[in-house]
Amino acid sequence: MGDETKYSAEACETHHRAIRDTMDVLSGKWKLRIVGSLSLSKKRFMELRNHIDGIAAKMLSKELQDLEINNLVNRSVINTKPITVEYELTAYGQSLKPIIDEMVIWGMQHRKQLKNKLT
Amino acid sequence: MGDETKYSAEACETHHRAIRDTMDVLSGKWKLRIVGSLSLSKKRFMELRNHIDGIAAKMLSKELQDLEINNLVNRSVINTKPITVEYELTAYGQSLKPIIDEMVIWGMQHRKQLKNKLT
DNA sequence: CTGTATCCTGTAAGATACTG
DNA sequence: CAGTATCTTACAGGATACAG
Repeated sequence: MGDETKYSAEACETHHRAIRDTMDVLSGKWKLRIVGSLSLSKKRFMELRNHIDGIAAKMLSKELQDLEINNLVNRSVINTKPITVEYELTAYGQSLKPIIDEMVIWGMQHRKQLKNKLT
Repeated sequence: MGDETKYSAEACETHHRAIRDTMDVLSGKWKLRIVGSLSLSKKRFMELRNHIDGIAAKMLSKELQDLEINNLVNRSVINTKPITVEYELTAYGQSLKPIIDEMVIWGMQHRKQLKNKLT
């Protein structure tokens, strides 16, 4: 076919695009943290705010909206005296669990690794 | 023992910290792309530049340095006529493969998902 | 070819204050 | 409690030119 195997295949491009797509959906400093938090249990806005160290209300709100748009997170308003809102992962959001899990695993062993280096 | 289970456990904090640690190491727009590219095969600077669409020399250089500092990537200078430099994942860098793989898998199915939605 | 040195800019994200 | 509205800023990242 003439071309000098500039790229080994379309497979390469697919590979790259997939990484990019995933990164786009999880872009920013907070989305993975939020998903990680919700993967442990559904939470109210305030709980998320407390649980995710350092996040501002504005950021949390915005990121949750992004996640909702992508159908990763479900938002439900509860009719308590002052209203309460609960966020939880959708089934689709839970499909991110393997990524989260691998990142948790890696992060933990990485920290261990660094500790050993300091010996 | 008096605390009202504000957090279910230290486990929560560990979980969060692990995600944060991993994100720190892979921070920025390009590192994961680079690691992803190198996970397929070792490459020269120019090859990476071509392979990773849109990256500027400065960014590539800087990100590769970061990755090298964290011992994820190995840099070796080859003595060709104009020198050539080869980058490859270290054994440690290859330990990121599961994360990459999960992201590739998710990204691919996500794209499929979106396509179906458009039907 | 493999970078480094500048310069420049958009935007992610922080701080603060306010509303239903 | 659950957000929104502004204002501000730092810094990641882009463009370009040049060096070993």
